[in-house]
Amino acid sequence: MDVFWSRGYHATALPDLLRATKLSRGSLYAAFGDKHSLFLRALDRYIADALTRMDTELAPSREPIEGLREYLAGYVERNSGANGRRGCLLVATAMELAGRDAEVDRRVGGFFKAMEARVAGALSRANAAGKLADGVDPLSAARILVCFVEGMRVVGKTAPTRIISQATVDAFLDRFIK
Amino acid sequence: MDVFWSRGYHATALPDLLRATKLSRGSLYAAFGDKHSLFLRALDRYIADALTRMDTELAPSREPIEGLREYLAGYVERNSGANGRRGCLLVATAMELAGRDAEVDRRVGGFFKAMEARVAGALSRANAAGKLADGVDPLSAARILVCFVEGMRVVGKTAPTRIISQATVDAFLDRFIK
DNA sequence: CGATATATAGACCAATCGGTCTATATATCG
DNA sequence: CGATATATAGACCGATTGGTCTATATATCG
Repeated sequence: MDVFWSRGYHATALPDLLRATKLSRGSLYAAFGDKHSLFLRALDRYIADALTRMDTELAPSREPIEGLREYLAGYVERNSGANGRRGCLLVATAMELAGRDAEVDRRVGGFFKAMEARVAGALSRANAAGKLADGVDPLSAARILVCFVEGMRVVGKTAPTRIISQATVDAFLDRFIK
Repeated sequence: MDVFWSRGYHATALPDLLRATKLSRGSLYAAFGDKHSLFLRALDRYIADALTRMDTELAPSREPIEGLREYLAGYVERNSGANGRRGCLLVATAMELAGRDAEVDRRVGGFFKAMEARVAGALSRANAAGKLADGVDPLSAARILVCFVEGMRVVGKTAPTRIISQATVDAFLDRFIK
């Protein structure tokens, strides 16, 4: 997963994968079939990791605004310094392969939907608790937030400073909560 | 430019470029040097187009909120249907090459800075006219907006429906203006 | 121990990559 | 017209791509 994450699909060559997996050529093909299948596996793991992380951060048992704060703090962390420059496998994959690879389309589209649903859930709970600013619709706010954080991953590729990122997500959240 | 836009840098092969430019191999290399130089040219043109468009949409002579509305409407348009699936050369380039290509780094970083400055200018003028919601800081709002629109370009690769995009940018703007 | 199954290294393959070069055609112009 | 400059098509180059295959080494196990 790491090597696809760092380099992208096309730019990752077989030797890179052999080095990363410490497998021989034959073993790798016996285990995973081909490069494309291996990539889909890596993507699936990346997605699963992201969703389970969200599930704990935005768990219904928690105070929703606090959960959102932590969720956004995670993005700040992943967006700073070397982490930021490394980028996001999902965003990179969306830009590189979406629209040309049906398997990728399904996974990327599904992830964004799942993410939006989780954020919308947290926002709805915040709304029920009267914590949202007046006139905020949880669902459209969730769509906005998804775009915002994925955009951070793009901009963070070239301007990864933690202080500004943190201030930006704080300012963002302030627009939506009481 | 179009072929890099549609396929990305690595995925664009020489034959693609020959077909797109209607040049022979020799002529292309005589005119542009190599693939990398040609790509940088295409990227420069893409950036220049985007900035001049912003300069007219967000011109100081115009009513700033109206300008921002038109600016965001442009993203809705570019994000819908086939346009959306095609994506954004800048975002794709940022994810594919930033951090591995110094020339690209400069251009992408410079573009985001330039974009942020233009949006911040429009927001400042709106603020001076008393049109911004209470507590909105033009600069950090500009940073948020840049992330938001670039994130739209990412999410739009898989979910390009115009109605939702328009509703989302409307809801977004509503959070920042009076 | 010897027999068998498994994993290894790496030779090998056709296809394609970016890039160069030459021989031919096509303009241009005195 | 003939001479010259330019652009063309496409052969060609070494390197690298994803993928296969075989010969060898290493376990496993009766």
